[in-house]
Amino acid sequence: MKTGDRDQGGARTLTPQREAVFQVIRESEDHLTAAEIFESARRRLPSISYATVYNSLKFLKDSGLISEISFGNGSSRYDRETERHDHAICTRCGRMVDFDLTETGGLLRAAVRKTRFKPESLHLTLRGVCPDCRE
Amino acid sequence: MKTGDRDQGGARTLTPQREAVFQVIRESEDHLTAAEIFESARRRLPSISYATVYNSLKFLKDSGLISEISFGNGSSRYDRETERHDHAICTRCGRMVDFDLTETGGLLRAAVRKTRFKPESLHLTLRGVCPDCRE
DNA sequence: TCCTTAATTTAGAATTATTCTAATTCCACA
DNA sequence: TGTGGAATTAGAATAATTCTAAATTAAGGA
Repeated sequence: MKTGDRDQGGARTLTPQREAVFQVIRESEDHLTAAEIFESARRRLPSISYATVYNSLKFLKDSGLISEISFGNGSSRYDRETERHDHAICTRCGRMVDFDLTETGGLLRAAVRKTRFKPESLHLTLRGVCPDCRE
Repeated sequence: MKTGDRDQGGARTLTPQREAVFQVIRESEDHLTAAEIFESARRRLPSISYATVYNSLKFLKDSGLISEISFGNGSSRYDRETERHDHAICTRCGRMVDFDLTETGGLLRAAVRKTRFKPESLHLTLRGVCPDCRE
């Protein structure tokens, strides 16, 4: 690239592989694991490799198009929702549901007061039993 | 075991190995990983194996003597604090600090209202830069 | 005391999730 | 046309954790 920072053909391109990964995440209600994404992406693009899925996930995350969430139990999951939000996790079936607690300003201030951290994000996790699992 | 449920010699014993693991966690300010715990426990009990550390951690967790915390980035950590509390994670150095937001009753109710989950726990995570890392 | 039994520990193999490596392909542009 | 950087690929490597099978331990009963 000579002078400007137009970036076609060079870095930052949304290649077919990256787009396939993006579509998979975008079209799913759930929070998929890398393995699930690989499976679905492969249906669109049979030659896609595992490494490319991971590369694409990193690319999409850095571009702010998706977000990554992970709690201890196992593997990271990927979320089409990139705005601040919270998660509820069912301790029976493992399902993860998005929700949003809007009145978090005061919470954040309280957390900062106690920790003296320069805040970047605040995130709530509710663990419990989802409506489906209590029959 | 004939009739009663006295359980010496059978299940649930605090063996020397389990006790060593417990002491390591109890005496640390930080939230240690399994690898760190293995290293320290080995100093007390040179013959202890990795699997026993994991078994002991599970035993101690089930007994409510320690708690496990884990966020995406890498391995689980173990905490001597078992009461409800929250965590702040430094995005520069990775340090994890405990704090406690006391006014969580209303929060929990709001989260339950939105998700319809039968709640078991609510946990906050603050990400940001710790006091040490901003010089 | 000796035997039986169940719990526990051990070492190492297996598994799972993720990252790394090196070779290959792709494509804009000189 | 050919050069170079970016991206993709397959498979190896790594890291964390779990599993397996054999050995050890300790209590309680014959």
